Amino acid sequence: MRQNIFRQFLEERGQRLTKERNAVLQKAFSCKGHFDPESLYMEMRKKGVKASRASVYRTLNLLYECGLVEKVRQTEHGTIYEHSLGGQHHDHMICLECGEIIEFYSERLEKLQEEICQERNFKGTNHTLEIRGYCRHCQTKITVPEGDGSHG
Amino acid sequence: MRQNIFRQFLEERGQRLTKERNAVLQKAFSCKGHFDPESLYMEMRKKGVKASRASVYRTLNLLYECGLVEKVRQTEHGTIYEHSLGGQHHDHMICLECGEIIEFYSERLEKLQEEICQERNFKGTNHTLEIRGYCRHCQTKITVPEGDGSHG
DNA sequence: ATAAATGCAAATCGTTTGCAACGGA
DNA sequence: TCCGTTGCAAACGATTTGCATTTAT
Repeated sequence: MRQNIFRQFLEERGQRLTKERNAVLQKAFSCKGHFDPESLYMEMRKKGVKASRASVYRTLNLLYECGLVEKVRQTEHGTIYEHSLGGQHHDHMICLECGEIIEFYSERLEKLQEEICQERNFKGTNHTLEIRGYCRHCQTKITVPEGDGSHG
Repeated sequence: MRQNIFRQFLEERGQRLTKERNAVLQKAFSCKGHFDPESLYMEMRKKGVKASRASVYRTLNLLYECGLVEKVRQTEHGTIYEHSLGGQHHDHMICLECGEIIEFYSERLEKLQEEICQERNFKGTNHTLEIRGYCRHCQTKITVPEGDGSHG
């Protein structure tokens, strides 16, 4: 269970699993998909869970260090996280029109990346793939700027 | 030539290719690999090229908008760019030990991504793949810290 | 002449940090 | 009790922006 993972991680470093840290942990794992520190903090406030913004940031860093959360991507407006337990590794498609983030997973893709790493003598531990473009809904909405029909 | 691309882009928007903008353009393209706004600015200063930090940022944004530079990745310490002309599209491997960034390109990978997009009805326009791990040099150096069995 | 661009410094904004008060082992 | 932790607010650092001045066209 993640609490134990976190607790053990902290103990190894002589740190404690406080209620604030636990609250952040729970909240982070309650998120279905992605989240950012600020909304996490705000939601905690809304629900009356006491933890300062500073503690949220501090705890998120700890969770990141022990691998319980991942940084999905860093935008100009901050870091987006997601928790990394139970959920299979996956990559993302991001719609440039509506901002939707679509998660996907491809075994072939994973395999291919391993091959590529081997070929280059690189020991890959993890990766992030972000495909930008237009989701099925927005493709139709778009008034294609320049003629299409066939694309390379 | 990139100057013309930039000039035309600007003209279409009723903007001008000033010497400051041109200086940033030249400097950006003089960079072999990646660069960040601050170092670009500092190097320009060092060489006596007059352009304020603000102009560097403003111009970089313009260059980004017209596709002459790409954002390679956003770190906690800022945005890393690279110019995108002449150079084929490529992805990156990042060594967690020494920080080296290795560029690579795989036709198979590109193809596979297209397939994945088609399968999901997503119209991909571009992507970023970042494989993190250890480069050939650092693999050997690593004294596996507390390497215990499980890793994600 | 006119509209755009510049430089500067102040403003933003996400995130971190110093410090005094606090609290669990 | 002893440290680690918290919350606050100030500090930070990258980037943006308001504005008066400068500069192309």
